[in-house]
Amino acid sequence: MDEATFLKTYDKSEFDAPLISVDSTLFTYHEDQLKVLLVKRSNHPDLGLWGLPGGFIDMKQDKSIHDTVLRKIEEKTKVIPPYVEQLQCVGDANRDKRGWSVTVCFSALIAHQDCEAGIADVSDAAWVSVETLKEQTLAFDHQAIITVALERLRQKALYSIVPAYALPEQFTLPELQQLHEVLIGKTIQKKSFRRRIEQAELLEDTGKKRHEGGRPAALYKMKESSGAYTFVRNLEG
Amino acid sequence: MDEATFLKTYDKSEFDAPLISVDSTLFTYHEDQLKVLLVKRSNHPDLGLWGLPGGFIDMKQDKSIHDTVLRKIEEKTKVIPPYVEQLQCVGDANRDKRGWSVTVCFSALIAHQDCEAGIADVSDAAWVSVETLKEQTLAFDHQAIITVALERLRQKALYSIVPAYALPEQFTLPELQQLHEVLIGKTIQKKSFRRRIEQAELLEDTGKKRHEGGRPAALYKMKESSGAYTFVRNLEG
DNA sequence: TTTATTAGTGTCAATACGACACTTAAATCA
DNA sequence: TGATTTAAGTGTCGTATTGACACTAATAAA
Repeated sequence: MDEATFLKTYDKSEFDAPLISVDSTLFTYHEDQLKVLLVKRSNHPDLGLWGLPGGFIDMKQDKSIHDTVLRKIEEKTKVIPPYVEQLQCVGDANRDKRGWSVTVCFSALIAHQDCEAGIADVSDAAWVSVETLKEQTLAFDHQAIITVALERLRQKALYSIVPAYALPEQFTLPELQQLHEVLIGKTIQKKSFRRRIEQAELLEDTGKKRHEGGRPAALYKMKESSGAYTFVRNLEG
Repeated sequence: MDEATFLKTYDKSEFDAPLISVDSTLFTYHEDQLKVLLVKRSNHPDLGLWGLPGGFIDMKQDKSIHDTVLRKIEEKTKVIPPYVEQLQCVGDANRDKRGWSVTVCFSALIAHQDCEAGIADVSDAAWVSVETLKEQTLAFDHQAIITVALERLRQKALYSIVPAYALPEQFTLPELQQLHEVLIGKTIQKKSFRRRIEQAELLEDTGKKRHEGGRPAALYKMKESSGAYTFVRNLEG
């Protein structure tokens, strides 16, 4: 049999396949806290529990998994985050009560102000501080997925400025440093932090200043592809 | 309807789902070359082309995706590699002619001698040098997957000694350095390479020596969890 | 015994971070 | 107006780690 004939007669519904979904850990930084977007499940199983935004691949709408993720995030927030990264894939016989299930997990970052409007009015979506979250019971294995996402983001805070995508487009260096400090869980030397960012030329000075308390802080924005930059040396973990 | 009733009446075969498979890029180091295990496809589509070892999840045999990967690798090599890491998940409507398809990709390392017996006699599996491989046409998007796996391994060569899992259990430091140099694509300062490994206490001296040419080289083996160690500073990329 | 070959070390310069005191620019208040 | 407070941003030295490269060490072969 040649390939064309094979494909014509191939019926994949003959094969029993696992459920396959995507789940996104969407982070933001607001009020000095790292927060994750949770949604309340409106269907069985785990109905009523809070969990990560996600869902099944729609083979008609989605040309790729990436499409699925963006679609699912947009459904909840009305916007597309500036940073989306594939995290890991989890799949086994027991993680979902419906049966063998695989989920492709993503980590994403967005400025709080950029999606505030999208979720403010809905009672089934909420930003939850990662501290609060620890004591909550979440749907499926979403607690474990968030732990992995958080650990990955923590690592990135040590050797990149990827966390900046959780801030508004324009931000100050003290803001970015605070975010990194929250992630790393300890203070960073101001000088070290600024020095490396300056040397790598990762940020662009907008010329604007933010006045708040003492001396005004310069407002910066990310340069193109600064998110991909990695320092050769880590900050102290 | 409560959850128990929901689950009882839930029939997942009602939902059309993508094909889902796993694929592994199994690396080894042999004759001063980095090589990848390829297998010749014995089924449509892409019958006769070389591709990565992998296949569909068997929900009866496999309790998790990890089980699937190990099972598929063992089928081809008769052994389980000492290092297996999940790489990324690729899924879209066009990568497989049979339809919407998702594959979970893994990267694995093994000593050439440890699986030589398993694949020597079969004509449908072969170690191919990554250099040779560049000009080959592989099944599906396997060429692209290998590129990603290789890039990831290159990065690891800069900040870890993970590549050591592509060597026999006992190896010399010059051997490991050569492997890293092949990966990074440039020479490494002998002193720098040795110093950092010694300082981090990643290797155990077996007391044995390997004689070959000049002065005998000390034989080392990995310590428990040395694979998880990351240096705070990268070697020059 | 000399030479070639490969393993392994000593040492200094360069680089980047940590620590911390210092200066600068604004707001507030006397 | 000038002193005080607050937060931003800089100067500088010490320390740790890599790069460079010459040196010593151990073995085989001539």
